[in-house]
Amino acid sequence: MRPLRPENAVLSCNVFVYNGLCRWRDTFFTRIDTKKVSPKISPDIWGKKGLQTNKLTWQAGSKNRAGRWRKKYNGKVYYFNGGRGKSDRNAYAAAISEWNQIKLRVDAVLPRRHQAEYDSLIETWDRVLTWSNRHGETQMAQIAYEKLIKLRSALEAPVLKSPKREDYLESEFTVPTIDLPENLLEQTAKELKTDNFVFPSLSDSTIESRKKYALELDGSPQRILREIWLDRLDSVRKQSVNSQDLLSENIAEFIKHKKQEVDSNRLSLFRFYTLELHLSHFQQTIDGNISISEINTKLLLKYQSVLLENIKNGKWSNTTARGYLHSMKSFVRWLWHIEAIPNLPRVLDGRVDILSIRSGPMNIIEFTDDEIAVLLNKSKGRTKLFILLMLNCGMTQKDISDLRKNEVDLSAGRIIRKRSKTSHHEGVPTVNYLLWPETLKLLRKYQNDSESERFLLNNKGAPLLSESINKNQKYQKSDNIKCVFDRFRKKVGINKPLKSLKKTSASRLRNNVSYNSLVDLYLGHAPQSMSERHYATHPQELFDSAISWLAAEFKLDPPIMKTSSGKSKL
DNA sequence: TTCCAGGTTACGGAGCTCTC
DNA sequence: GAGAGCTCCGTAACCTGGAA
Repeated sequence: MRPLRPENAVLSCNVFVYNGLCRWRDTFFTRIDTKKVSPKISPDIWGKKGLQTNKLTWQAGSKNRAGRWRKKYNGKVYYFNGGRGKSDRNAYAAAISEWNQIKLRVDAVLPRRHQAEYDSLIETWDRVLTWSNRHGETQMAQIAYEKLIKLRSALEAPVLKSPKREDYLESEFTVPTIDLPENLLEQTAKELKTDNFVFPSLSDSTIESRKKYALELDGSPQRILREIWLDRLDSVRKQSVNSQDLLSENIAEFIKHKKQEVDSNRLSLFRFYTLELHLSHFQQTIDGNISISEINTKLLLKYQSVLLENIKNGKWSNTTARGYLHSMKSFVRWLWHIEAIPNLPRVLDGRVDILSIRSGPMNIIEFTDDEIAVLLNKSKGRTKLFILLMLNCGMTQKDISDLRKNEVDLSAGRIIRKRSKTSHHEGVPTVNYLLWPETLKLLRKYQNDSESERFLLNNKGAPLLSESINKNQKYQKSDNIKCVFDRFRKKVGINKPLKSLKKTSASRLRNNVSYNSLVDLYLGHAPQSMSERHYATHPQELFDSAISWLAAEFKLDPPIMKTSSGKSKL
């Protein structure tokens, strides 16, 4: 039999020969389906802006009836007390509060539109990810991972839009749709008649029967691939993992363990938050539904390659990817320590340098003389104090916020303390900073008179920098000093970060042959060499002299230093 | 001395809130 | 309504101690 190739069809659609029969891919039927089930996004019930802000509509009163606030939601109208009128803020606030409570109740009872579709899609792509990870299908794993991120992100939107065609697994196996002539079937049948071929009549068929018929005939690579994947997903569903062995369960257990460390002050809140963030990424990338028994070198290297890909794409720096890798390694080691896994993957052996990401080059930014002059001449009040403390004492926001009353000696003009960040380390020095006259003057002016141990507080009497876990169990922090400096630097047109102030002072000392040995002391770092660690004492007079020299470098008045006999000298 | 593990703090952009 | 101010949160940078 010679190939059956209608000329006008072979170039424009998917007619091909399979097992000696003329086959049609389901493209034609797909087009019919597309028309019937429109992927159009459902209309927003009451507008994006309204939904986001929960604003209410004022309904004016008439005759003896007072005005009131109104909200229409999911087709139902709710009314709230209007108080003394539209300008009654208290009544509006009460109405908003009441509406929020009603909305919570309504939303809890009514599932969101399209929620079920999203749940099903996420479940499907989850299984695709599981299968792909288990069998080394990196390309499909990447697709599944990206689909999951997209779908989960869409779920967080206030209004859930209808999933798109490409969100479905089937879209991966569908041949692109093309335009076919209206009378294609008739034309083809006519041409085939010349070869005594009887084309089946579809005139009385339905869309469903055509689709079924097409599927029965369809032996296309796409169809075969789709069937293979449906089989694979089915096998994933059948392989049930004991919940105690699930990766997700063990990560949750690890996080719980770390939370206990936070509660007992053995771990900072932010470190806890970081671990949670990193392991959540690990779980989503690798798939939380695998068993921890499947954690092996190959799997860990696969995760590393995802991180390296993020560096390559410019999405992350080496430092960030390195942090994610370290958190994952820490978790796997913990699994081994608690004997949840019998063996530690060999790449986690300290002598092996395979599973690691190195930090990138450091980017040191310093202020120029002109910029320092602008900062010091145009700033005033608290802003100037913060800038001076950073230049004078190499402080960061955290150091300024943590500065205690017993660490400041106003009469001697000194701050004597360990850096906040490293204060719990034994090797870190307690540094005695001589204060410049301007720094001292502003410290006196802004010192906190309340009972709080902190020397400086914000306008509300709270710490200048704070961190906490909010009611939604989310980590949050507030940094007044950064905010103050950001506003100021925008005003004066300087675009360098706050920490560069400290770096600028350190750099000036490093470039001075008389003082370059004092840089670590100025920064409050632990001595690095053996001789510094064990034999040397802090050369206080030399250090005072260095701090005075720094004042001159920045065109500031030098401090008055007192000699050992108590006499003052410049 | 170098590198890694485990940890802390700073930066910056997006989006929300407040104020005029 | 516009702009200033503030909050949130993920990324980047940096630090110490210890092992090899």
